[in-house]
Amino acid sequence: MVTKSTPDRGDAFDPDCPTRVVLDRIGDKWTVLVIGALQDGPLRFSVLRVRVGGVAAKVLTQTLRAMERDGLLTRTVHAQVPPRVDYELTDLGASLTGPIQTLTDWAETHLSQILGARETYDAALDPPLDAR
Amino acid sequence: MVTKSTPDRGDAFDPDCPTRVVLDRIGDKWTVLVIGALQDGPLRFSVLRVRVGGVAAKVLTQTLRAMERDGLLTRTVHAQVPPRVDYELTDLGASLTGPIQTLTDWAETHLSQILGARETYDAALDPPLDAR
DNA sequence: CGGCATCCTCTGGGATACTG
DNA sequence: CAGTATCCCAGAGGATGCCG
Repeated sequence: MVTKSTPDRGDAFDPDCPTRVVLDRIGDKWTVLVIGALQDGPLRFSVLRVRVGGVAAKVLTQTLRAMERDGLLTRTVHAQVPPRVDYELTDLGASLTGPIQTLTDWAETHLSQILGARETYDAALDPPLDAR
Repeated sequence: MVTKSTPDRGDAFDPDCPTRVVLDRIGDKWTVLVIGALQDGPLRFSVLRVRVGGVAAKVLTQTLRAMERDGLLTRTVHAQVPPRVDYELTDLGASLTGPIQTLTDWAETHLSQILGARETYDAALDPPLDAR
């Protein structure tokens, strides 16, 4: 391994930092959605695609591969005439639902404050000249 | 306002969705770092810049503006000869430290599993031909 | 010192078409 | 049906330079 730089107080300029690793994953557009879709059990690719919303197949594949690589879900290929691939959360993946839920709860609870703040902020800028 | 589409079960194809709003914010490269840096009290721009790590001034400004707009922090300009601008978390911003901490804790706890999964996954692909 | 303007690069996300 | 290969675009992130 390369020389581990200063882990500091646990922050994230360093891609090796745990925070960074997780943040990169949940920061992307689809991972959280996929976890949500798989919470109730395994789903095959096509069903997942619909459940998640209009994701391009390529992008969904990318997302699933990354999650599989990180051990968040398993990919099971069934040797059938029409190929069938099932995706299922691992225990690790399922354990992420907790923290995500915490975040979601915060989001729902404070959304009005955020949107309110935006309106106030924007209102102070939109009419920069007079009209006040 | 535009017609509010189906809020569904609280998910995020819709930019209006609370989850999306928050996820977009914490997903970006610096917001979480800024919150961490400001946890112990207000800091002026230049100090913040150093604390956070090698962020480009432009990018830090962008991040701070977005956070200010969302009501996560306040921006105070002191009318001095050498300009001095202080940034401080609002109660709303401070309340985000909780959920973030939850995520950070999860990250630190499960990092080894993730990295282990990656090694296993990559090892199965790197030598695609023989050598096994 | 803080921050805006400009320019540039890199990559996440996506549409399309083709293969096993 | 699942996945790959191409091509493409927009935007985040960043380097540099100038201004109040």
